[in-house]
Amino acid sequence: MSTGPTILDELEWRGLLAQTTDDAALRDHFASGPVTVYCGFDPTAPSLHFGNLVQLVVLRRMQRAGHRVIVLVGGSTGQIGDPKPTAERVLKTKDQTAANVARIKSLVTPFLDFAGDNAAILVDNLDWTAPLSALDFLRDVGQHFRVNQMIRKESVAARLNSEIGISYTEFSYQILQAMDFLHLFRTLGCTVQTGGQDQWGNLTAGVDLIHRVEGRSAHVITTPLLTDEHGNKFGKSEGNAVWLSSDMTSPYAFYQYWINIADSQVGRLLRVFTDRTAEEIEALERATAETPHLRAAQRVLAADVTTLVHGPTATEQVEHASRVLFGKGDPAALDAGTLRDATAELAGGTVDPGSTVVDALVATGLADSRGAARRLIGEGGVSVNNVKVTDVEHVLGAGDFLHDEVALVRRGRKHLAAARKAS
RNA sequence: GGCAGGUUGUCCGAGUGGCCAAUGGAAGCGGACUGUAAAUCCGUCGGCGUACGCCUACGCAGGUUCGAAUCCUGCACCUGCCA
Repeated sequence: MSTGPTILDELEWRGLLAQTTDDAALRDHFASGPVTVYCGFDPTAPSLHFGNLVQLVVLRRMQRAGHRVIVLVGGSTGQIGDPKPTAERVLKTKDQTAANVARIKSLVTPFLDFAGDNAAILVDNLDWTAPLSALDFLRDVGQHFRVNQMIRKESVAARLNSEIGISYTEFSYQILQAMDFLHLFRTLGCTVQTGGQDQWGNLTAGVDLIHRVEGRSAHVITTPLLTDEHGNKFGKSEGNAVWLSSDMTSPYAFYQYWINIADSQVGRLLRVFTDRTAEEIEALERATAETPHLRAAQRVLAADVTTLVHGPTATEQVEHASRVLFGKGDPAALDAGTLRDATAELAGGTVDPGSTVVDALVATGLADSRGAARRLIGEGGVSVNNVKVTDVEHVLGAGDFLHDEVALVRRGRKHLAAARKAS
């Protein structure tokens, strides 16, 4: 048995360990040699989000520690959907699910090494679920599940006790996921499944199935649900999810999300998401305490995570844009090239010369409606090229379009957009 | 299949014929203070119009009425109990 720090120790100090099926057994298991681990991602959306990112970094750390990782994309489970506490899911069409599967596969790829002698494996559970007939499912799989136990799972129990109830479809979800674990156990020797804490019931369903059918033990590791000091889940920006796909959340918006993380939370997130050492992170935490206005920790966090998801080139671009746009200088002083680069990432819209600021706010998406735009101006929350606008009727003149191209429209302190002059 | 209850704005949740674009809370958004942070205080929070105003909205479709989120009918969905 090895004595050095294991992957479990690392997950622990990084705050990525919520619960395991059996701590001691799991430690022995990991110490005994490379382990095969899997985590599933359901294609319920066209992209992955913050919560999935947590799982991806767990797999990444696993692989780096020398273990074999399997990424499962839920072509079948995604057609069902795990029971959400608040509502029955609206089922996606099979086409939608298939399209999402394709997108998610490509999103996952950069996080892991799919080549070499410890290559990660990508599987789709539709491959072994689709051929199964309903009758075989009920006879061969269903017989191993006790409804008494199934209804005690928290996700199911919560729904049974609510007035929403639960459909048979979602009730069955845990069986599908258990089948996945069993299948991977049999075909690839997979013995560990990871997932979010809220997935505990679904994950352990697989452990139970393996035990019952194969008489062997398998393990589950869950990560804590990351919430901020108010108990809100991370990964929401303006009520919208922070996605990993650049066409759903631009790299600029992604970077901005991380740079705005509260001081009290930045250390935790550095541990979870970056490869920084404990010493580096502690130094950054000291920096936050001593010189908070420099936001050193947030800058590192934003840069590291953006690089992880979008690559170093994108990070350089959004860092540069952020420096320019949030700098104190007069944007009119910027040269045309710098300005163009900086605004390229921003939300934008085109406006005709002679349009009002209200038009520009709506066109750029900074305001949802003209009424909202007017209200914002009335509240003193709008500026053009860093000059506050007080007149609702203010017309964008030729001088407002820097280099005859673009006007920098700002809502509040940190929401910027580029109003490009229509030609 | 029967009976009972429910479906309100982003969410929770009031509202039982006019004073309702709809009480209240939360979230969101803006301002002040700051550091693109937190806390706090203030403001705001369906759409169009500068505005008297108009339009859309209280599950869906009809109806009664001068007038309906509020009453009636049908439908859909949800919950519970019974078969």
